[in-house]
Amino acid sequence: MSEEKSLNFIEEIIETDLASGQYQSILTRFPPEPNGYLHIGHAKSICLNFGLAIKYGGKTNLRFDDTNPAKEETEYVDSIKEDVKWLGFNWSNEFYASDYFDQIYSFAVTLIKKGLAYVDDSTPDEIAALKGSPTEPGKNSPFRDRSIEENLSLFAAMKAGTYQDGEKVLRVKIDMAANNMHMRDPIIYRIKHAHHHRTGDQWCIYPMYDFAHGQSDSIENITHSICTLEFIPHRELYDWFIHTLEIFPSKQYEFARLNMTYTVMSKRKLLQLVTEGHVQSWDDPRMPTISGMRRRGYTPESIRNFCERIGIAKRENLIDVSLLEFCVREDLNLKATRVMAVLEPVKLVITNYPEGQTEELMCENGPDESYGHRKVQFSRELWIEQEDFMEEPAKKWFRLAPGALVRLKSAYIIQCNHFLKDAAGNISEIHATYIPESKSGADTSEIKVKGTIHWVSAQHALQAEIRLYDRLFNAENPSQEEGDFKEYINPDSLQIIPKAFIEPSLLNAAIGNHFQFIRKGYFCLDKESTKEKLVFNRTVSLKDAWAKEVKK
RNA sequence: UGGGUUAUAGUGUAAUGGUAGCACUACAGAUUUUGAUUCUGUCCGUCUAGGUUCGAAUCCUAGUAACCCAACCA
Repeated sequence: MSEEKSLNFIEEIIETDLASGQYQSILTRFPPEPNGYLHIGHAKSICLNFGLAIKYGGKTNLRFDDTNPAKEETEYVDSIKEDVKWLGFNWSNEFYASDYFDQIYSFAVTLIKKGLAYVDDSTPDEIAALKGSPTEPGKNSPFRDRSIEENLSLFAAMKAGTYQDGEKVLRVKIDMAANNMHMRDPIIYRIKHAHHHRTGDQWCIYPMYDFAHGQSDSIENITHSICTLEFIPHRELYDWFIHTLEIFPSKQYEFARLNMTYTVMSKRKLLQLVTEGHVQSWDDPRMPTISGMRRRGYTPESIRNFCERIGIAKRENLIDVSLLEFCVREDLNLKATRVMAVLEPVKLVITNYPEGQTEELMCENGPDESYGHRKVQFSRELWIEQEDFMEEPAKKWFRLAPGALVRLKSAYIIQCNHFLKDAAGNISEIHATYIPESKSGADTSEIKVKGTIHWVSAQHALQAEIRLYDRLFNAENPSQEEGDFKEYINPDSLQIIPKAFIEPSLLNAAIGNHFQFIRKGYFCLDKESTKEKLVFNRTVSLKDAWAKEVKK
């Protein structure tokens, strides 16, 4: 009866640790640096860390890795917290690496006292020169053998603000010939006279990542410290510090970060897109940021589901964005209220429907009765999509054409018998007759039609701006193409329809509501929308079998 | 070319010496008052070469490819 769900490699480790009694319960952490906005790659890490804790009855801390005051800001802290919450996760504790600055400082003093750390006066160039290369061993710094007393007083002076930025660093004494470059006397403290978003001007020396991250994990008793593959070379140092300082033995495990087709995922590149104006902002709906996806209309559930489906492993991957789109359609199909909107309108006149007459029709809000109904006004003049009419119908065309019959969704079957063209030769008006006995829900006409199209009553319709989004890049993996990734930006990633016609019920739309504009896709209200000027974003289109047919 | 990590359908991910499975994609069909949804089916895979074994994606040997590592970034 037991349902065998295979475990990823981290779950296996955890189950082993739990089974052996190594740990009673697990404690994970999500440790962003507050220097930018979270993106879908972070969502993978968030879902992993929080998901593991939930699955195994443990807890997860949110810890900001704020050891570089030059880059970090409270604005980012706030957005990160908002995004994690929105994704649906609750952290047990909100911590900051800066909470531990005193303790980390004393760890450094401990290392000095053990003769394992020294103050180095070398310039960055000198340090780099003595570092060697992956194929050549490094050489010891001339300052490597300073006495413990001298190091202690020098380090205290560094802390006291005696020196300028870059004048001195504290390094740990390991092995300048190590194969692992990170073990060649890594720098653990640098001087930075910068204002920190939390500690203000209290400190002018700050620990490096390697001397803050593992220490913070250990202080918090994190059992499983999960990070991405590029930190593998840091693990040896991570373990060295824990061992040498004799502190709680947190363990680091690494998984492959998420890459997705037709986008970029590095903070640096995303920042460039914003600052150089290729997108409007960090929360531009085309961005792979959590805030961008939220604004676009993605749901937390769909993102969590996506993260579940992509799996956790150690090999490089490039996930097809169509999987993300599948996840959001799957969720929105259940949640979105069905409404009608005409994006590229052409007038349809029902010549045998009395002028001035209107009637209220009942339309379903969703795929079954449980979604309820709403009233929609029908009248003689309607808007329909230009693309739903073909003067000379193609093969397998089910929609409107001269002489053809289609159903107007939730209304009547009509037959086209005439159309007008403007001076430019475009279809300007379509005339049809309706079949009164074919009324939706009370159809006694016994006519079967293959096509159903959506519509909006012209006299009742509201206008709205509709924004359609396409992939941001034309290359599957822009970062890996030749030249600058920005050369591959899709110039048509945003299409604005300034005046679409939408049904009046949409006046009550609120941020966070999800709609399916029948046959056109899933949409949501944009944050820039007002009652005077409604703005909708297309989250994702519907699958379109006809479009594929046309391509053939 | 020093060290590290990884190789399973188009894309991801399982199978822990015993029938290579699942999801997405693509394709075909059924249903449909959304050419949506739903349902059915099809195509397609163990990096290479040797070896061990009754039996290898899995173990061994030798290759090959991709990614990561020389920031006072994280």
